[in-house]
Amino acid sequence: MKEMPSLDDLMLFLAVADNGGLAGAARLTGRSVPTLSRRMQQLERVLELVLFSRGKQGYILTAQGRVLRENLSEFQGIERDLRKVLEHGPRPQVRITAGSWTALFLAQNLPRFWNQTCAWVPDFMESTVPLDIARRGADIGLRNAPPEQPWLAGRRTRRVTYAVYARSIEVKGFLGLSERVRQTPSAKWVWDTYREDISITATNPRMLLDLACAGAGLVVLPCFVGETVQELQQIGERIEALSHEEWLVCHHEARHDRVIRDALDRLSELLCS
Amino acid sequence: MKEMPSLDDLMLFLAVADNGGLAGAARLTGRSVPTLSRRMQQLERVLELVLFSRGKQGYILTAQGRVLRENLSEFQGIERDLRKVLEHGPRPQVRITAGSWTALFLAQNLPRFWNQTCAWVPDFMESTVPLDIARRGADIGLRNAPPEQPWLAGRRTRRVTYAVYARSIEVKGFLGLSERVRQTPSAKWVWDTYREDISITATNPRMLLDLACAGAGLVVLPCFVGETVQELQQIGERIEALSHEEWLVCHHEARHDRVIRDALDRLSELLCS
DNA sequence: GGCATCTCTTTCATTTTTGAAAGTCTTCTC
DNA sequence: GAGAAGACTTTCAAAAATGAAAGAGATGCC
Repeated sequence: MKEMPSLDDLMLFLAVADNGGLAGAARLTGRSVPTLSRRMQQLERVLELVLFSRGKQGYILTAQGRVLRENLSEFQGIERDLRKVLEHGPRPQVRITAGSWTALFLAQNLPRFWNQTCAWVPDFMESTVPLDIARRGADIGLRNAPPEQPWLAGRRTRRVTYAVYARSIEVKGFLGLSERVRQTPSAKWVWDTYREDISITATNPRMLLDLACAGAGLVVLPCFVGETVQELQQIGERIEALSHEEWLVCHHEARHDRVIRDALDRLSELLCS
Repeated sequence: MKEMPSLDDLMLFLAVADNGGLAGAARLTGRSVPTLSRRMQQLERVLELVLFSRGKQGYILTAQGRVLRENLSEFQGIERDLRKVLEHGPRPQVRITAGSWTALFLAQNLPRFWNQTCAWVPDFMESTVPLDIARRGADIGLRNAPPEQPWLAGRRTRRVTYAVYARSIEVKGFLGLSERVRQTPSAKWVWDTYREDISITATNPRMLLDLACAGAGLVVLPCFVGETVQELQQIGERIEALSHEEWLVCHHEARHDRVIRDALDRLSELLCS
């Protein structure tokens, strides 16, 4: 055997073999009898085997043909499997990256932008560098600034403001991120502003929130987070220096993807409300 | 999804998806870039899905495209499996039917007409009505007469003669086939000729031989069987009334099957020697 | 900024594939 | 035994698929 036969020709072979002739197979496959005749001849030429004996009573498998037929049995179910996959396959995932606080907000407000009837399923990804979207490792990102790269499309959503929160006004000492993970503007600002007051640190922003709830210290949070936490109360004014817009970012091409467009619209509606 | 996509198109889809573009896939599949471009468009049209976002940087899977790619993973191995099957698949079987005695003869003389280097494997089938070959339920038959149907080809081989055999000349009483299975000329002849002497009967011809070897009675056997059984000796003359030619029969079309032709030639050589 | 290179699409002449119709042969039916 | 019905193949004109070349846009390198 020099080259691979066409998979389509093999499917036709199965039809012919199982129907004992071209006529039945033609009806079954929607192709014409002459076409099947030629395709079977071609298949035999490619495989360098004689698959049928062509009596005037019809096509009958040769010994070699029977072997091929036998080996293709499992192959036969493929068409049905494929149909099932295409009709009832899992919903496409839309990969969403966000910072810790926005991710928390999305988690808590999931029903407001997604439900079981959606044609897609969210896949929340660990937020890392902006390259994620540019390199198509993610579909949608939530950022604190518009994208710089021209091939990324940005949509401005809500304005995010920050404030200091604590379990009570008696609480003293700030909670801060460990040095290695101190990369966000708010984390840097806390460090720069309250360095002397920072006692406990953690490597995970979510941990800071849990600590604050336990009364372990003061924490700087976006208001959209702080306001929803029962255990915490806002301490002092909002921090204007940290205020920023929130941006919904995706690859320019991806906006034409029906599924991603829907996810974008729903996220946008949530964040702008 | 209205209609099934071509399996070939799906293979091309896998190539494009995994290479992140048409150029690489073209190199891999041997088709030209424009062809792949059109086939992917057609696939999307048939599936009614948008599988790729076509940026100027290349083809990138959409959310829907990723789902299809995922579901086709197992499908991917098929090409390799198929190649293996086609190259190292089992040898074709040649289905041979014969009467009990001839079957026994073939079994005992297997090395004389078949060995591991043959391109085919014998499949000895229970001998039933002549329709077996006409309806292609078997490939080669050994018969005691030339075929009557014009679409069966016959080849005369050896002349078969019969005689009475027993463990010793002292043995009395004939062994015969039970009435229901008494269909062969020799079985009928024994019944007609020695009815009064028949004591033990069996439904299986092979059983008669075993009984005779045990000294249970006289049995009528083809000489080609009787002569090879150590325990038995010929009693009296050959029975001319039962003498007949042995015919190698196959479907007329099947003679053009390379594999069956080889089997025919080898059997013929054995039976004519 | 400019030039080379990469991507995919479009165009177009050529090749291939297709199916209706006609042809051939066999089998079935009366 | 003639006619009808069935099988497959051949013929041939129309339709579809193909790939080289050209076009268009993005990227990368210097």
